[in-house]
Amino acid sequence: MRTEIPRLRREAKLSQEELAQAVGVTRQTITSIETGKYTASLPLAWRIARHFGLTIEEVFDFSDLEDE
Amino acid sequence: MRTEIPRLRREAKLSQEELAQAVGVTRQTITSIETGKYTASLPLAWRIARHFGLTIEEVFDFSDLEDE
DNA sequence: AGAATATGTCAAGTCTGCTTTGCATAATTT
DNA sequence: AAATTATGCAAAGCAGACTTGACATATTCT
Repeated sequence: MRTEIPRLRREAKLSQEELAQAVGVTRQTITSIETGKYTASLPLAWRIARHFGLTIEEVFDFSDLEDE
Repeated sequence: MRTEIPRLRREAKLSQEELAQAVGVTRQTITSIETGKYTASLPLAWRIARHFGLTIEEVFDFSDLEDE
């Protein structure tokens, strides 16, 4: 799933490590989410969005689920 | 995690079975989420919110994650 | 009351989110 | 150029999301 996390991190000048600590996960978890290896859980998605002062929908791209 | 799903379902006169089919999971999954047995995944949370025309934040209650 | 529909629950299994450790390469700093 | 910091990737393991199947009780319909 595509996300705005890399852009938001760059704009805030945060490393993966710093964001990871801020939201309570490991750096590898952030890497995996950014590279699309897997999708964040709901609580983690919320913590990340909140860390940037945004809603989940503003950070994560759900367009690949649009139909079905 | 608390959710507005039971209320939304009642207002829309939908059974757990009907909502489950609409969002592509089993009835037990809806039951488990409503009774707090576990938390929905991010994609499922989005499909449920979308089914009611709402945002994820309007359907799921994140107040138990407020700090940390 | 009896039948049908709706909800809760339990067990076992699969799959995915996340961790830990560790290594390789890229980018930045000194 | 050398050292430090940042990112990507891989394997093994644990926990949680979700499935299937089956049963029990509750609620609604006739």
